Amino acid sequence: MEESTKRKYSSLIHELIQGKELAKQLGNHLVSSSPSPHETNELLVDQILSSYEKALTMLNRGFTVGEAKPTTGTMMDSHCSLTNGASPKSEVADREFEHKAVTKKRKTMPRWTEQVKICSSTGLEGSLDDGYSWRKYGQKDILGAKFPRGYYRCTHRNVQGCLATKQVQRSDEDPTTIEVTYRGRHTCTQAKYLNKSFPSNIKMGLGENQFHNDQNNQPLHEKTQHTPAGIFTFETEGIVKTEELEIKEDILTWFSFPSQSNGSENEDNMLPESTLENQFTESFSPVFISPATSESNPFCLSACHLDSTELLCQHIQTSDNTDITETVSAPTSVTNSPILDLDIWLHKGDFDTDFPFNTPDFFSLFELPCTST
DNA sequence: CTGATTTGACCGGT
DNA sequence: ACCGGTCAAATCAG
Repeated sequence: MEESTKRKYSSLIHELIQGKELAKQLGNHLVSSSPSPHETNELLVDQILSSYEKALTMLNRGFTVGEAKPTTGTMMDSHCSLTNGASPKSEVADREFEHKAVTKKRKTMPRWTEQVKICSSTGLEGSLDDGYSWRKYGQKDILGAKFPRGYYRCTHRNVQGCLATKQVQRSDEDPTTIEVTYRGRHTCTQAKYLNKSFPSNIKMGLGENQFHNDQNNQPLHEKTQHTPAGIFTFETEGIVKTEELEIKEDILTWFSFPSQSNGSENEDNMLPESTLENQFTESFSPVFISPATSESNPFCLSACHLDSTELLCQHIQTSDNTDITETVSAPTSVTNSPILDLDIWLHKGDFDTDFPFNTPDFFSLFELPCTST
């Protein structure tokens, strides 16, 4: 008990240090004679915001955030098995162990379902694009279900070890409704976001209690689907969760954390990146950030909480991970106004030129209420 | 040629 | 034994 509190505390410290380091880094970029690309700076900003947000979140919630008991543990386990491979008895044994760890990990992964209504009756569930690229790895007829269930996993699974998966099944009652069950969160970097959904100037909406969606595979409500190779295009009539969201912490995986690489870190902070990340990603309630019109007006974003009831039909299946429920239902200040117009962010200061780090404005961003529009 | 999909086999949990 | 989930060889598509 004492120990875990200590760990959480050091996580908090770590976040703050990280934020500081990142801010420093950004500062260097800004004054540097060799100008770094805008995107880099923006990503840094996002990371900074993310760090502080996490820290605040932890404070606000009395450290409950990083507590995803089973998930954190299993994540670490699996990563140990993957990276350290402690004692290489035999490759087979290793693989077995790894497999078990992964299986265990999957079991404890957060899981939630969404019901997506599609306009086009020709829409094949598999191509439902939620902003991530998925690869189908199986299909199964499910007992009592009219339609087979499709199994998808993150395309970058092999390369980046992203274990996010989803199951897609057409509803029995209403064939135009597709039930998508997500499992696990993306730990990968989806280039798509770099190129498309992360137009410059996009800023994350951070409510005071908002947990951004760390690489959550919250589906994006998209006008056009751009699934692999653009198999086809159709409109989603209404996603349950109408908001398109964005995965802020994808950004976090794009860069290594400076503070992690410097040897002076507290041991508790010397977590592998993914572990550190998962500490949050596994337990955070996702936030949906949505470009209102992803392409035409990338600056008009909105964010909302997954937790709230406003997200029609959206429900979380916690399965065996009760933390999710807890986390999801916890946020208070935002529940009444899940939509956060990120235009606010843009008006708060010109991120491109003069980011107001030392102005009250900057810090007030953390307290941004979710102003419904 | 490379990467995605299909589909029967396999595996683990109940 | 059954069922849901995953694997992997064969096949397809760009």
